[in-house]
Amino acid sequence: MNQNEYNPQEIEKKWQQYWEENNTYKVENKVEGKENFYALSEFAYPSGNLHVGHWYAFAVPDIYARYKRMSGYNVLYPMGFDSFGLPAENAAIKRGLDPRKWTYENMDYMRNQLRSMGASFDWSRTLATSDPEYYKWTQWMFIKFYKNDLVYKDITKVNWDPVDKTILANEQVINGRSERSGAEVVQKDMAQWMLKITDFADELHDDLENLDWDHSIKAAQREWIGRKEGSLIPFKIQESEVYDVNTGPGDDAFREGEEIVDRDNVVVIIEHPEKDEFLCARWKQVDWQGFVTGGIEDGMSIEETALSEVREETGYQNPEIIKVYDQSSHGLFWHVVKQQNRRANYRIVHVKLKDLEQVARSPEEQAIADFLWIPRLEVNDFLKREDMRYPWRVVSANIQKFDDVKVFTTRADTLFGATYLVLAPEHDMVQNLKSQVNNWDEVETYLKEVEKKSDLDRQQSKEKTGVELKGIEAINPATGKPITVWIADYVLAHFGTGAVMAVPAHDERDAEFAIKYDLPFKFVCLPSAGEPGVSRPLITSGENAFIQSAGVTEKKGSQEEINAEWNAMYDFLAEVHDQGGVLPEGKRFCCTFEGKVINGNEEVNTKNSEEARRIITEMVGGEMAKTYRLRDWGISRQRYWGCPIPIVYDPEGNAHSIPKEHLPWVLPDDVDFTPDGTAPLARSKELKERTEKIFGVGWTPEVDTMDTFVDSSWYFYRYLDNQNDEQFASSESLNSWMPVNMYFGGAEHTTMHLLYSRFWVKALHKLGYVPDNEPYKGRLNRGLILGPDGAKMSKSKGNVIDPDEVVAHVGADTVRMYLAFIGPFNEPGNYPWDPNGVVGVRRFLDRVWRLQEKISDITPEELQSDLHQTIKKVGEDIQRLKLNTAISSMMTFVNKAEKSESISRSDYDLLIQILAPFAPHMCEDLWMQNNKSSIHTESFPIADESKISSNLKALPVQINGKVRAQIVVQEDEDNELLQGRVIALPEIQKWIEGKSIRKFIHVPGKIINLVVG
RNA sequence: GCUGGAGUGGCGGAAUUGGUAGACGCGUGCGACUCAAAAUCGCAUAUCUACGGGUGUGCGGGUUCGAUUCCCGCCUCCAGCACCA
Repeated sequence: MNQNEYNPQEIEKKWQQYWEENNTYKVENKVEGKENFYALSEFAYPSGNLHVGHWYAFAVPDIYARYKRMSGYNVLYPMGFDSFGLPAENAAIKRGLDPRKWTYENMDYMRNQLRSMGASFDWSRTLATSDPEYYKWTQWMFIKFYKNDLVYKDITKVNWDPVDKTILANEQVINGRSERSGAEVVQKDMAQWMLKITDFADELHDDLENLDWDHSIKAAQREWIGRKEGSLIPFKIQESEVYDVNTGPGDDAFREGEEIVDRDNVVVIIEHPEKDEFLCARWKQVDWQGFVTGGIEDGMSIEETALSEVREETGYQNPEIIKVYDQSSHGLFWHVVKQQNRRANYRIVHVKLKDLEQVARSPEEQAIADFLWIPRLEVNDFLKREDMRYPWRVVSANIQKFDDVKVFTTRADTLFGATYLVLAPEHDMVQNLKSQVNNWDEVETYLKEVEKKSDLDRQQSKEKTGVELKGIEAINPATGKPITVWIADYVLAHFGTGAVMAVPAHDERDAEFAIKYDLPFKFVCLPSAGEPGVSRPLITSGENAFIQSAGVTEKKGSQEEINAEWNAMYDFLAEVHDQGGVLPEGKRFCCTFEGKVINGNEEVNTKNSEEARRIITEMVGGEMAKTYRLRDWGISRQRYWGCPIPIVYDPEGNAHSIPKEHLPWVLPDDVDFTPDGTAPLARSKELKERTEKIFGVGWTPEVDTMDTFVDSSWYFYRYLDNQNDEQFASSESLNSWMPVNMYFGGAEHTTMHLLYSRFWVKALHKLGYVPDNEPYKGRLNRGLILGPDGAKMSKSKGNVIDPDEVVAHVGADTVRMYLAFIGPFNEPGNYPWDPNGVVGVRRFLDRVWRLQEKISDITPEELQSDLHQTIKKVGEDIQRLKLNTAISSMMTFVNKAEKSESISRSDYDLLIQILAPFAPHMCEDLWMQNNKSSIHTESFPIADESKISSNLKALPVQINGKVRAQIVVQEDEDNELLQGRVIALPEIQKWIEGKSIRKFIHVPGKIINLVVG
């Protein structure tokens, strides 16, 4: 009998020392007859103090590692430090310390704290990313990537953190703010080193499939990569047909040095009353072709001038003004008759004839000009003819050929409904078109406005703005019809091709924009969502309603109301159909559902959306394509405490990687690292001298350091072979350990570290340096430990739990176990710390300790059965990381054991063996009272099924699914006999009296149910 | 809006393939020990009840002898993405 009290403060230190002295947790790369198992927890940043989160991150997975070790695996569970990074520098600035000193002192301190967890780390394999022996290999890998075209330097828009004064990766920007400092991120053009993570976008997306990760983590990564499958559609760009001006060459070419006379004119574009045709003139006397024109006389309005010119010159009597364009077209030319330079400002007036009433023209007038109707599409060609002799003709030398604008769309099936084209303000084409845009001032103003907006502004104000590029038009490749071209900042430069085809009738954003700027809607896809059986309301109400996609529409309403709305829409669509789907004034339909194509052409009408996408894409010479949200990884940081980028520049400014013999390219010491937005390394005299000494006069070093996510992208390799000077890890060690079997970490790294390191491994694999294509076979995101008040622990809220204090009070074993008990470790929830709960776990350990008093020769049969059931359950639960239920089943067993007369020594030993992964110190102490070697080198007990008594079992008896009685059933009891016994039960009799038994259901070991009626 | 996940006592949570809903722990109540308190131990603890029983796992339906679990429709919360074409 051991009368000692359980005293964790004493025994924990004792056994921690013992394990260290005996190298209990030292791991070899290979052990005969054992399979390797690599369990990894995301390593720590040396912030200087261990908090509850660290315990949750390291001590709880240690339970799993210990279980695996006891289950016969050769388990590696290493620990190291992610020791480069901003906090060191910020602390250094604040307190006037050297970041190196601060970091390394913190690591020393934290190593001791980590020891207090009683975790089974093999400290001989530790690492720190700020050690030159480590970052030598970070640099080596960077250079390998550089030489293999996976790294490039580029001037791009970067996310600039004005507080930490450095660039941030996209992944480090959350809702427009810095993930670290919380500062609003601004966009800035800067040169930075980029890693081509996008080269691996497909692999990063597809290979998730085979990983044994939680569904939600995979989903989040896929979302982040943002692969979209759709089509690339080419749109031809041309000058608009109605107002081009001539600047020469030719008789009428502008003459330098001559006086310029200004003149205001109208150009009248006369539209046919029924057909899509325009009236062009062939002026016989002066031998030129064009539109009807005329000078604006004093006192005449533009409209009056235009109408009178039409009547006089063409004889058509009933023109009406459709539109007077804001912008005049203007050109400089030599007026051949008047012998002067003219600056003609032409106001373009669009006139439509109400009918074809035409007064007879006199023979004189007939002799001046012929008028002919020309289809809209040919107007421009007509005006371009060589024999044109007037300013607004297009001279061939002056025709600018534009590249097609490629548009990415997932809805190529709606191409027939594309009524305008929108470019991102940053799109290259915008600048290329400059000379052809008539309203460049307006465009430029808009571009400046957009540039001023931060990402946050863009996100906050969703009000759509844009400017038409006047004088430019695109051709819808499906219809062949011209459409207007706009720039708008709702189109993002970095997604797809930075250009969209706008289909207001089938895209909400386009609809919003089209309403604001009065652009046409054309309905080309009948949603199948309205077909019988799939009922979802689409239409709000009323014939002029703007119908948004179903998600936005009020969904309340009876089926009748919904049907009525659908019918209204179909009726309306029939009407619209006659007009080729073009919605009349005031009718605004927008439906984003897929369905069947209408108003297209014979090839695609009635085809479903998916099929139509293929057909239309092919028809217009487009191609099926994928696009991604993921962008390349910018790793340059303008800070001191990081891994130097191993690049030097020759006197011409060309970049060269540093040869291997000069690695590690060490971080200089002589640096004032106060951040001012420029890289601190630029201020190092030593670095400058070193560079010149090695490479020659005029050579300069790269002065940015790397994002710390680079350091952590490969650290799991270094644990395998941390003393190796020749390689980052030997291939023997890589082969024996990789990939990581189970990786424990925080959910916040799902789209950062986890994605970066997957990329890193894929890149190394591609270059042949590692055997694996993926670093982590298993992954578990842990939850969050909240303060006792249910809020996130923070100093300001005063709800921070100091684990050192709790350990001093109840012991490390209790803290480990409490954290495992607090909630299911395999579900990343938020679990509030309950100080009373800790005490409850400590009570359990006290009881296990006191249970020694019951040790004698025998264990009662029933208790032994319970024990083996518990052994089975604990093993199963640890394997699926449901540590909370593993613990609760041990508690249940101990509760029973306490009520029992006795427990045998060997059965008590089984109990402490299954408890050992959870409470390693206490179990070691109890074990070593009777043994010579550590309990942690023992095997995890295997349940003895023969000892689990199951031949007698109380089963619930239900009547019509409701429990009414219990009955003890023999394992092999005959069903007929059993039925007789059940019916005979008095509690059952009263329920079946006067009723007949329709069915007798016996699920062995589970339930008996009588169906009566 | 899209994607993924979750809704169970006063609280954290359990119920592994459809089979006694609420294990285990906390809290609470009562009791034992104590002069007393703490600690410890024991008993009780979903809810209503005319004490027969009824009701209950976000809501409304369905399948089934039987549903927290499966199906349909909805609501709420959490996380990721979001003017992403």
